[in-house]
Amino acid sequence: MVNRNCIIRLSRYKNALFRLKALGFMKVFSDNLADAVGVTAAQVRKDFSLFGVTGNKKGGYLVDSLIERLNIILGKDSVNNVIIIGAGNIGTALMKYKGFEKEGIKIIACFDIDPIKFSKKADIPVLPLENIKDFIKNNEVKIGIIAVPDIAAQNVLDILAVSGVKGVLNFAPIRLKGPDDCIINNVNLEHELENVIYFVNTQEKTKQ
Amino acid sequence: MVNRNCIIRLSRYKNALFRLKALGFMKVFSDNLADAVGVTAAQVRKDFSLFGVTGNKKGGYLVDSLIERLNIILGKDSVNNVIIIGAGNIGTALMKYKGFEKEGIKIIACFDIDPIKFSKKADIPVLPLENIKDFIKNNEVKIGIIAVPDIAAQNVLDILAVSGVKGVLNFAPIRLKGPDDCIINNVNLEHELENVIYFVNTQEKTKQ
DNA sequence: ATTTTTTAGTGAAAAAAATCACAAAAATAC
DNA sequence: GTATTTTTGTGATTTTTTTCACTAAAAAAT
Repeated sequence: MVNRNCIIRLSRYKNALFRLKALGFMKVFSDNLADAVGVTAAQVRKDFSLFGVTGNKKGGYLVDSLIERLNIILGKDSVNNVIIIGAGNIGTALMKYKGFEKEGIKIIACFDIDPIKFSKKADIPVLPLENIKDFIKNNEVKIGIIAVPDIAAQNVLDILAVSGVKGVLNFAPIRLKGPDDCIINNVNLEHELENVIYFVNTQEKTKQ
Repeated sequence: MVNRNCIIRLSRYKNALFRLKALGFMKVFSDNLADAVGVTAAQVRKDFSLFGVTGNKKGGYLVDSLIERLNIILGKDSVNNVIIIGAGNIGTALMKYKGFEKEGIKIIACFDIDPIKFSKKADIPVLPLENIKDFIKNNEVKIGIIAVPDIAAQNVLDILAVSGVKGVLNFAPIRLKGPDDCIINNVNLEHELENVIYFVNTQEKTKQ
């Protein structure tokens, strides 16, 4: 089983490839990618070799086919319907966020408990949470984004897991416990910022 | 120099400690924390030992003093003034987000180029980007959050770095290059979600 | 007072991840 | 046609991170 960090790097390579393609590159070498992503060339090649992704000696990798290959590995060749739970600050921002669409990730609905938030006719409808179970089953939703307050998050996860969701991106600042076959990734904005603060402070101290 | 993951774990321990405290715990054992955070008890103790954080044999750790200790390590004992650049979806959500305040992180201003976004009298003012350099210097801002489109991000980073910002949390989906004494942490929402998708797909395949 | 139990702290060991370094292949140069 | 250059692919090595396992201390029980 491959490492989370390795998969994140694959996403980054893909990202870099799109930019290199936009710049007119038809082929790239491992050190171009390494440079674009901030890793070593050996790391790039090692990552690729784990998935049997091959290039051409002295010829590097063809940008288009490498993108295609990475998309298949990352599961982007099929449609990924995603729902958001929580139409607060974060949930709303994610609904409006254009980045997902660009990457072929489709947010198909949002759910909330507050009737004021409902907008059933919108492009991405905001629906009552009580309908979520049926919605997940009818639409075969496999991925959910939890953007509710921490106090509600575990309950939401339980509903998602029971309804058949297999992967969750959790923005609530709390560790959620779900069944083994449901992957949970956490994005904790406080911790990310705290991390920056720590390293800034540490650097300042060591300088003196 | 300690590891980024280790520091993230410290943040998680602190987080868990607050919750345990709210539940009435006065002291905790390494395995309580381990359980709350999803690591092993040995990992907890090892992390602490790296920073000289000690408890009591058979007595565990006192919740209050452990929180205090972690806050000092994480640099939360002094004020952390932070600015956001970009008053779009993400930037606005972050401005409204209550999580930072709870953690003693103060968002003191936001900057944008679009005059429609300006609101100089608001609680967290949205100011013209052209004023950012002076603002950073006058307020001794050390930390910034980049929430502008990828195309503008490198330019914003350059301005921040020149003005004296030492740490950046970057939401733009692009790798930024800054001076060595400026720490850059990236939050790439697409990649986080892509990661979930990958592991969901992988799990489904291995089951068959 | 002594024994038992529990849990921290930490070197040693194991596992995981990253880097090195080099053979082999392909393109180019001569 | 041969030599040279460049770059991949990967086994071996190194480094990093995590886990193990045991000592020692403190509390509780006898």
